[in-house]
Formats: sequence, structure tokens, C-alpha cells
Amino acid sequence: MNHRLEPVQCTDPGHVRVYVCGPTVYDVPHAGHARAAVAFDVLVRHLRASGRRVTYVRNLTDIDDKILKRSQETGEAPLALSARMARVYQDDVAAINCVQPDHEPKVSDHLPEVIGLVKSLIDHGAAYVVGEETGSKDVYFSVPSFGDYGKLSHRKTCDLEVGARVAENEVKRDPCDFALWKGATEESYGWDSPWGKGRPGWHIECSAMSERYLGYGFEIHGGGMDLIFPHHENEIAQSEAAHPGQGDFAKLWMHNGFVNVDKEKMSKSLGNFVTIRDVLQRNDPEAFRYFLMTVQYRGPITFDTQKLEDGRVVFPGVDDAERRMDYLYATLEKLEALAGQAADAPPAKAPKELDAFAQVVAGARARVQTALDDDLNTPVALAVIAELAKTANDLCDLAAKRRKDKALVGAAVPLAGKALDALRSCADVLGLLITPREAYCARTRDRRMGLRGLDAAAIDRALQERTDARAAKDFARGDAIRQELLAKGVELADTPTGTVWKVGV
RNA sequence: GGCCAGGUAGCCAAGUGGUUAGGCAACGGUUUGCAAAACCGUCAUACGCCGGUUCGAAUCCGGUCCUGGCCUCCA
Repeated sequence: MNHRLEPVQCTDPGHVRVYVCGPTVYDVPHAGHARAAVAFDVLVRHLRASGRRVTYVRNLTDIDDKILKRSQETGEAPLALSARMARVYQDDVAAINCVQPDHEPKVSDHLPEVIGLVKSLIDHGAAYVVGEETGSKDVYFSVPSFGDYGKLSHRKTCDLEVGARVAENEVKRDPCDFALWKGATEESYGWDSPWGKGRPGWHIECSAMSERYLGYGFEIHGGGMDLIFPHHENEIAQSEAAHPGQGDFAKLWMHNGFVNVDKEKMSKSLGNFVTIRDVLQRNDPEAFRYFLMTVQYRGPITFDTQKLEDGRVVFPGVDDAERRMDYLYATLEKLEALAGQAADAPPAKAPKELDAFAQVVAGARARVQTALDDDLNTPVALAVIAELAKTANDLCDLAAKRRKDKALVGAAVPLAGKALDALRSCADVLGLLITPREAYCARTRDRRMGLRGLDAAAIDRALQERTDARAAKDFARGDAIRQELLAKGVELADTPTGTVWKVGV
């Protein structure tokens, strides 16, 4: 309300009730939906990691004008369309490692709650019925009846843009009033109610369903910034008008910023959207999450696309994030190797040169915690992880370089184990590094090979030829093969145990 | 027109009164048959502009310019 950060005051200490406005399911979700899902996923993960019990509710709007419109265009029944798209949404956000909400209510399953709330609002004198004569009755919320209207969005009224809105609705008592119940205009699309056949207005579902699953006056309400007005303002009006004298509808509001393309908001109407599926076809789910977390959730994030010379369309920001994920998984591998190494028992007094490493390792998780406590500052959390990973690599390099120094290695091995735990723990709260390393490597390699049209057998043949050439000291031939493969995106690395290869992002 | 966000080094992005954010790119090193990866160093006394407060301001105050969002469905 006051645009400041405040500690969450829980009614029941230790239990945080979270309600997030999910999507209207009439089409496949895009990167903007992914951002909202990931932002609140991090919130829930962080609260749980902090020892709080969380009840997480994210609704699906499956009754809506857009669904009806799309349905009329395609011939698919409205509820069939929304049910199908709801599953797509659930699959897609699950694919980017978002935890399953405790409840994922749909309006179509909560008509009794909606109707009950509308009745209650009429009883409280906050809503009125129109169209008694015609048979198609609507119910409107009376905005002037609610004195606090506009406290979230800082609007005194619904302030009409000069000349922007035409076609005044004749039946509304005040231009700001909004529909709680819309009388049916389509024979096939309506539910029975005390006001005849019809359907709920958009805003009422969140008031009804949040109360159903969380009760009145829950801790955190989230959603996209575009929902502040009118959606959330109207939710407040409805819920508080039905609960006079019972305090705030929600104690804290969190709104995520947009995903922008060319400095403009990504949206269906502008046609500049990239679906979650588009992204996952090109990039790893964890890379997409990492990308979405490089900016604090409230700010705008730029999602750019770039067309390569070979015709491939890539997402440079997500590619960059994927390289970071490769780095983190590679760090994990090195740490596992060092931690699992046989070594002498650590010396009684750890070598001083490891002090700085130990300090970074010991402090990392708490620093991530502090960053997330500060309004989910994921960029700072990622910075901590970056420092930890760098330190870990440094440790691995040092241990390898000084492998004959038994005291050093003896101390480095258990420290590597601690670094491994710290790295996993820091990443886990962000929903990163949660894939077994081998599985991550396999799936990214397979996907990149597919995108580049590469064939593993052909690569292995080229590799063998290069190995033979090098054995014969024909380095020129060997380097030529390296260059040929590199041009195709295959990167070679000669290790003491042989040549390994990976496919670049 | 009203309301709300932002403008930080080549790029992305933290930081809200004094103490190294971090990443990417580039360049120079360590290492390597050559590379890659990894690490070190440089780029970085940067904070839209003008004025004010202060011992001290990217940070507070006033003004101003620019960008975006909401005011119609929107994550």
C-alpha cells in the first residue's frame, strides 16, 4: 500500500498464506507468464527454506470473454479449450521447475463460492442488480460505496483518460462500477444463479477463491504489475466490503515486472511474444530460470531475439544464462571429483592459504538468504553463487597444482565437500542445479546436437582421426579437424585421460 | 491528462549517505604441442541533467529531460 518493504506480519507466525493471480487460459503461456511463475516460485521456495510453512494458491481463470471469443473462432467448447490450455500452462511452468501450488483453483469449480460472495455484497449494500425487466440480469459492485477505493493503485476514482473511453454503460450507476456477475448473452455459456443464467465477472473469482483456500486477511498476494489496476483494486474493494471492520484483505502485495521485447511489454495483443515452449526448444529449463532471475522481479527484463547467419533464431540472454549453467554444472563436477578423492586425514591446522576459500564457502548460504530476504534480490543471490563457484574452481585448481602437498590436499578434500553442499544449497532455493549432473549434460548435449543437426557417430569418427593424427605428430591435421568441428559448434578439450567434446550453446 | 516504475562503466545488472557487487564482451597473463576449460589482472574513482542539504550524495530534497507501464483484456 505504501510502496515500501515491510516484514511480513503473519497472523499465525510461521505460516505464510500466498495467493498469486495465475493466467487466463485461452492460449499457450509465454515468457511473461514464466517470469511471474518463477518470481513467486522463488518466493515460496525461499519462505519454505526459511522454515516457514507456506500455503501457496495460484488460480487459473477458465471462464472469461477471451476464452469465449477464441472458442467461437475455433469451434472448441469454451471449457474444453480452457481445460486444455490449463494443462499446457501447468506442464510448462512445471517444466521450468516451478513447485506445484498447494491449490490451483479454477473459477468453473467455484461458482457456489462466487455466488455466495456476490450475495453477501448485495446484502452489505455494496452491490446492486440491474436489468430486472429484461431477464438478463447483471450485478455490479458500487465503487462509491467503498470509501477506500484506490488505495493500492493510488487512484481516487477510476480516472477516465480524457476522451479515451466511450460507450458509457447506461445501466451502471457510476462509471467506475464493475461487474460481479454478467447475465448470459450466449445460450451455451452460463451458470445458474439467483440472477438468472450468467457468469462471474473477472475480479470476483480471486476474492472468492482466496477466501475459500486461505481465509480472509492472508499474508501475501501476488501477480503481474498490469493487475494492480483494476484487478487487484477491485479484489480489495469486493473482499473488504464483504468483511467490514476485519482489516486488510491481504497484508502484503507483490507485483512482478514485465518481460520486454524491444523496450515494449511482451503481450499477446502486440504479437511480440515468445512462448515458454519456444524457449525450451532452444534452451535448457534451468537456463531460462537463471535468465529470469538475473533481474530483480519488480524491474523490467529484456528478452531479445536474434537471427543468426545460418537462419537459426536464438535468445542471446538465455544463451548467456545457459553458459552460466554449464559453468555451474562443470564446477559441480570438479568439486565432486575433488571431494571424492582419497587423501590423508586433514591436518590439525588447516593451511592458511585455504582460509579465504573456507570463509567464502561458510558464508555463502547465509548471504543468499539475506539477499532473498531483501525483496527477493535474485541478482545478488546469483552473484553470491558466482563467487562461490569461482572460489570452488580456484580450490580445485590449487589442489590439482599442489597434488603432492599432502597437508594441503588433506584439507582441500573435505573443504570441497563443504563447497559442494554450499553450492547445491544456494542454488536449490532458486530452483537451480536440481538436475543430476549427468542428466543435465546429456539433455543439453542432445538438444544442442539436434538444433545443429549433428551426429554423434560422425563426431566420434572425426575425433578418432584427430587422435591418430596427433599420435603421428601430425598436429596440423589434428588442429584442422579441431577447427572443422568447432565451426559446427563442437568444442574439443584434450585432457590427460583423452579428448572430450561438448556442443556449444 | 491522472497514477506508477525506471535511467549506474562497451553491454546486462546489484547497490539507497562514507568501506570490492556480480556477470558478459574485449585485452594482457598462468596453464596448454596448439587449444579449450579454469584461475589472475586490466577495462571501473560509472551513476540522465541542473540546483540544494551534508564534513561527505549514485544514494536525501527540489526542479527538469528521457524511456516504459497502467488508466480497455493482460503475468
